Amino acid sequence: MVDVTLKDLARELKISTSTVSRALKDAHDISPKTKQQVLELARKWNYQPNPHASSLRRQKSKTIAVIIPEIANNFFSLAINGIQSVAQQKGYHILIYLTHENFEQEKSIIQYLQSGRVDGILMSLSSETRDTAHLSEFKQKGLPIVFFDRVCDNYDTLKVTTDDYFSSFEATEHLIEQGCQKIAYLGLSNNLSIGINRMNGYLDALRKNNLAIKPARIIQGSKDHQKNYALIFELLKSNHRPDGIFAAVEKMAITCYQVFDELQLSIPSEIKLLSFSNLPTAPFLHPSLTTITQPAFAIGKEAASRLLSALQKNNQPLDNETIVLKSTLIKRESTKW
Amino acid sequence: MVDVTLKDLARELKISTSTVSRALKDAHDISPKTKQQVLELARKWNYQPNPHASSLRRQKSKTIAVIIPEIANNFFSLAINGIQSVAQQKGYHILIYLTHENFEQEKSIIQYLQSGRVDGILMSLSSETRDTAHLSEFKQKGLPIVFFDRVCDNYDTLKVTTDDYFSSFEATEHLIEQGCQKIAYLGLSNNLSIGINRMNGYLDALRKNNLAIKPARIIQGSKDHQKNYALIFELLKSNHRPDGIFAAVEKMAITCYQVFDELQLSIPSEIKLLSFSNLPTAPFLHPSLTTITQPAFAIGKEAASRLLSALQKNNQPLDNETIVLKSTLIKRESTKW
DNA sequence: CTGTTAGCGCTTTCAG
DNA sequence: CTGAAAGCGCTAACAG
Repeated sequence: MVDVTLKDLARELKISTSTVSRALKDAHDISPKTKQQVLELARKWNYQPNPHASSLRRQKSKTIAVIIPEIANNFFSLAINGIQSVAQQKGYHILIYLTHENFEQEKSIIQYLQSGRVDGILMSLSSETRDTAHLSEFKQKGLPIVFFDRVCDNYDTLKVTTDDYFSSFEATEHLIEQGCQKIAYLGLSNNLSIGINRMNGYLDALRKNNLAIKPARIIQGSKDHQKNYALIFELLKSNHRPDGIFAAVEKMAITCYQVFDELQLSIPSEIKLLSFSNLPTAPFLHPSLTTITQPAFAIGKEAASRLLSALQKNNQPLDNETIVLKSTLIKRESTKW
Repeated sequence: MVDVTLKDLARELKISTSTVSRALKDAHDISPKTKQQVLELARKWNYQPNPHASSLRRQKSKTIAVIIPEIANNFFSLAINGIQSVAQQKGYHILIYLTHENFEQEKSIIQYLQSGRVDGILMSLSSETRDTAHLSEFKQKGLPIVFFDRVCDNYDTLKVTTDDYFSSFEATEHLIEQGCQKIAYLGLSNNLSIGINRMNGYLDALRKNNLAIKPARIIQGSKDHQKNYALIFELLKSNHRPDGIFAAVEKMAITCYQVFDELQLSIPSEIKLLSFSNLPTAPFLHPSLTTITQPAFAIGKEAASRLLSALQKNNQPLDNETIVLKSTLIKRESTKW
């Protein structure tokens, strides 16, 4: 059986294709009888409208692009989950693009998307992105875009983030309360506001508690895992060895675990590690590990539902507003196991 | 600036649209001069061909669908990563669909995809899928499909899996070598061959070592987390309490951790847990935890590259063949931390 | 080497 | 309530 088209249905029912088309979308000006006939035959023949034809004609595709730095990361996969839940409900399709934290890739994906393939974009910036000129083209085309998590400050549109500054501050204070005096910071190289906010939360917590800020204890990682590993390794062997570590990025925390493993350090007795993490096991796998968990699913959901609502309201422009969702600090002070 | 079309370019250069079209695809029968002019203007005006128009005309979309049960799962997100790496290289786009382990959703997604939206499908079955009749329609339409991980046995096409039977056997034997005598099995309700294979590996290892097979120690979970939790909880409180657990599914292992946490059990001293898992922390986060890690990225890559090769060879049919990649058993016998 | 032409399958005026 | 007709933007066969 080959593809069934509107024409086929029309021919069979001896009516015009436009009538069939209208009947299928339940237009009010079609007689119930015709409607019923059309629907019946369509079901019988398993008619599936060709989305490309429809997209071409209507100049909208019921498709959105999700651009993220990576996918093998629980935060992003949970976010996609949230995005998908609303997309599915509203009948939208999701195209996935990965930048691998690479600015050039980000640029070319965005360039490509000018083509009209998608109606809107959900995006989390790559950590290498400094210059956001490539985004400005969007504005001209009027392609709506919503940023989530790693947002773009100087672009007027809707953004969905978490309370990065506050949770980092709280996290660092928690380590201090646990008796840590020499707290290291692990981040990802930071042009992005998200990194700046987290770092500031950390710094301010140290300041407030009159603890010295040692640049040697501040590590800005990159996408180069080997390098990150080496940096952390060095830190732990140096005389700036921390008694607590605040990892502002899950990836860095994982690398950190690996170093601990290599050095056969015991956690948490020797060094307390507190990290942003959305690993399902994070809160309990390693006992006494305190974690900041972001509401990843909710972020995805919020971002998607804002975007799709705007699309459905005839491309209503998005407010230049930042929606801040709260992370939770899951405290584990004692070793249960 | 509004969308630039072929027509715009043609008008500006005073040539026909077909010439422009051919120049852009570097056809051999266009004069270098024209080509160059066209290319230049296209770049200058940032021309992006409309993919819907092209898909409609060519009846192929350079897009594939990836249908998976869930995405917040390291195996699948790593697999997508692999898929994306080859898709990107070959200029294909990826649509993501989630079934949430729900047979009905799986069916309707598949039904929808008959529409010609995609050129091919990569799929991992939902755990609820028993009846595979809904897949048979694909055959008729000739939409190529490659299964990965959770494959469909009675469908003639290419499948990419891991050595589930063998690695489960090996894993169970490893627990036995560690002194476990009463080993429980945690799986997901199993209609799928993948579950059967893993279970058989477990059973055969017990048989080979003359250990009793207790149905009470075999738990088949479902997508209902609460229920799974309760089942595991019951088992640990019952007089069938195991001294070792083989979790054939990461999700069940995670639930298991939660129960341990609730019961304040110490691992591994009280109960040894060995699990299929692709969590980045799995091999070392919980010391002495032995893990089976699947080559998720490679599976995605293999599946995608087979599918895309077939597509590019003018929809060459896929062999009815199963490609088996090896999992690795990461043994951790001693507690380092 | 280039232009003309005829659609791909659908939506949407506009007439009736 | 229904049909005719135009066209979304691109491609490909054919003619020159």
